[in-house]
Amino acid sequence: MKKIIIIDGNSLLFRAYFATFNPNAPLMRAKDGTPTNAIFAFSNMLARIINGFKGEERFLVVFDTGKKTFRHQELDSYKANRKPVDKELIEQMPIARELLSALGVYTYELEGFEGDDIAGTAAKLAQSEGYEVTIYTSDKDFLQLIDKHIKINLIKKGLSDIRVMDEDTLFEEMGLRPDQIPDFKGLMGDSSDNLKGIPGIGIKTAVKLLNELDNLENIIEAAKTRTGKIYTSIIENQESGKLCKHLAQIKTDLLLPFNLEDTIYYGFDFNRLSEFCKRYDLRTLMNKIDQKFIRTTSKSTNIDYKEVKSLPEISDNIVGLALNYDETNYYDSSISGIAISTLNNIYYLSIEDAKKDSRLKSILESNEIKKCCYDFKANKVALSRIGINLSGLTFDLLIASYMIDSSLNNNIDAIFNFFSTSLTRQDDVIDLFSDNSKEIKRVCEIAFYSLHLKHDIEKQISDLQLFKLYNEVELPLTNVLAKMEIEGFPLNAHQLKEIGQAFYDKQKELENRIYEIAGEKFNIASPKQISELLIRLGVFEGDKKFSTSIDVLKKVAHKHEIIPLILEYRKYAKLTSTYIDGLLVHIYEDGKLHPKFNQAETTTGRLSSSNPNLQNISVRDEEAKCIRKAFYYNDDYYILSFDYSQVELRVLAALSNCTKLIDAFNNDEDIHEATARHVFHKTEITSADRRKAKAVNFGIVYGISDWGLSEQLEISAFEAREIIKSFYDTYPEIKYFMSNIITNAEKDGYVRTIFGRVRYLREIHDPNYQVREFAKRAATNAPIQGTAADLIKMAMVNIDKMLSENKYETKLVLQIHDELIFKVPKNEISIVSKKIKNLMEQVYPKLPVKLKVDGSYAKTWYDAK
DNA sequence: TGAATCACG
DNA sequence: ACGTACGTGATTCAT
Repeated sequence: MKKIIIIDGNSLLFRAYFATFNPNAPLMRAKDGTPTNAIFAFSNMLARIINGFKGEERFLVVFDTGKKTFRHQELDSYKANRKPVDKELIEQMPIARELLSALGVYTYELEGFEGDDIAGTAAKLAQSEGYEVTIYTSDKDFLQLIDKHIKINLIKKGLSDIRVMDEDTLFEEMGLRPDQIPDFKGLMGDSSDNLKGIPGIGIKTAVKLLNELDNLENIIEAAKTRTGKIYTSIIENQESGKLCKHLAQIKTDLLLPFNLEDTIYYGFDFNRLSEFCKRYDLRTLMNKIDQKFIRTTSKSTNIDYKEVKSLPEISDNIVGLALNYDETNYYDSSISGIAISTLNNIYYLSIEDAKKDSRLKSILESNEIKKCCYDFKANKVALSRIGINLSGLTFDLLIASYMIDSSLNNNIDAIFNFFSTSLTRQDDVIDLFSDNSKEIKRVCEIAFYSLHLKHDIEKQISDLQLFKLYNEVELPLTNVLAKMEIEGFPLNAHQLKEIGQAFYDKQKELENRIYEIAGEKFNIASPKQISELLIRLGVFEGDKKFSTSIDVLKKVAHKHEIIPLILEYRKYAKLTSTYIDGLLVHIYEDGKLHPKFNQAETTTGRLSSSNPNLQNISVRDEEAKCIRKAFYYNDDYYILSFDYSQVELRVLAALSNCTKLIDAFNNDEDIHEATARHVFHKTEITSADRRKAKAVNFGIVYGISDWGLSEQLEISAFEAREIIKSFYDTYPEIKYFMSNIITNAEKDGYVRTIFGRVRYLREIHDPNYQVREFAKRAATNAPIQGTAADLIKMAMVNIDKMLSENKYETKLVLQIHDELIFKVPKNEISIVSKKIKNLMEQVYPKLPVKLKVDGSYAKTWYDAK
């Protein structure tokens, strides 16, 4: 069945405005100050609707013109008591029309009438032509339009909260037919439209009368023969009632100057929407709307590339580069072709031809011919598998976009979109039955635009004062990480299986004991079934689902002997699945893992690791830590591990310029003990005091709450509150820093690390309290975590440089946030250790607090700690 | 595909 | 009165 969607534009804009309006916070605005909150929420809604389109739906948005309508002519006081609309909302009305135009959505408004009348006319017309009609509005008057093939999607406060109303649901809810809605309003009046209706009649009476007598006219007629206060009022106010009914009636007989066929949605113009988003600083819309609705692509329509057997001579000293390969698993994916773009030409070589082309190889390996790409690291790692050492990075689109906004989706299509450039879509590429010309075109586009976007994007990075961090830390780091990924980290499969066997045995034994105690077999890995079991055993009371997470179970562990067994079972299940089986599948023929280090993933600037994640190998639990015994080199090498001691707390001390904390660090004091002394006003510190102080020190970095601390330490919220108060009294600069950073985040919408790295916190103005509070904690944490990440990244770049300049065989192999792991030939261990430690500690001597590095080396990772 | 859980800093 | 510590990735269950 043909479909048409009709949107009541004014009504949704109102909702959008108030859904994102918070009287205690500044309104969301574009850079030039134009308010954009309603547009933001409105566009999200539209994107959701459009993303649901299957074929060529008819799509119409109607508006009021804002001028007087026929209803004003019939009643002077119509809507006269409405309080004036906020000027910030009025300002956004024309922008909403711009948005719809950029989205390619058909809109209509007509002087003298309201949007309702256009919608009503279009809906009835569409139904008569055999359409299924859906109207989005938050105005209940629209309910009168409900019909066999017309339903109303009533938008509630939340905007995403939609109630679908049809004949049945309307009757269930109000006890009325759609056509009785105007009669109902005639009786009730409508204070928002300044219609008084018939005084003395409320919802119940109105419905009762209509159920009995069907319509207003019958009711008036009947009132003449009846007695009672209500009927007297009906007679006295019958003209008012009739007028109200008439005004509430939505017109369905306007003459519309368009056909329904004119409203077919054909998608949006990429350039126009992209420019719109830029102009109003709406960063996320391009990512939210499904790219399949792009009508015309922008810059990538006329890419002219040549498929060649060998590369012609190239005089350029800068090129764009892209590989045809599987981006998600580039370490072992095979490359099917290579695209090289100069300023004026794009060449594509199949991999067979590329491998034979010595000119290509020398270009790729040259440090003088600069490379622009999307994800240089992936390119370098993939090319290393065919014996090419990619060098000469000068521009990386992935890293650049991460610098500009670390919260962006880091997938290639989203990033190209963000920079107003659209690629031939991946979906089109995966088609077994078509030739691979689209695939080749896409790769050529990536090469071409990587080169051509460089100038503009570097300018954006400079404008954000991020060029130094980008160019001197992130770009060189890309090269370092590529080398780490290529090098890998050894894991002895045999050894690991042996360690794992013990875990399997224990897991099995626990499983049996649990079944025995429970008296039945069930899935211990299912939280739902565990929750049900514990209810059955009387541990939990009630019938809802309970969390069975470790903290919850620990608290109730004494209530039943099965609980400790479940916890123990979980430990071994985790070890076997994630750390034995999970790691084994990642071991390559060289006996190594080749984890991916994601450089454009976290919002704070940290790295992450995946396939496998080597940043979360067990260490806290002694038994689980034994897994680390399986990580080792042959007898010629040591594993060397260095970690920054208390970096985040040191960074906090530096950021806040907290003298007491800085002094404690610079005097090499035990920092938790020092905090305990100050906070608890004692000279003799017990281990319990130190433990509490340690939890506070950690908690502060995360944006502590009394509740959180009390949970962590299992103390009362009151005691936690006292401790926090005392902490802030001890270190007043930290308190000042925290409130200051939040104020900045509220003012600017972002926070920065010492080195300028930006983290946006748009949620800091969110109307939802929880979301807002979360943003505040993130705002205080991001500069701390981010600065620590900046520091270790700088150290990594410096260390890599030192190692290669001295031609040491030592290699950096892992980074675990505040820790670096190296493969070190035995003969280099003493000199290299000294140099690395020094480079780490001296990475940024300007910092007012000194950095301390601990570490050790051994044969296995287990012992190097 | 998302929620729950748990490993790390 | 409200819900509640920051940043990740992998596995499993359940929809």
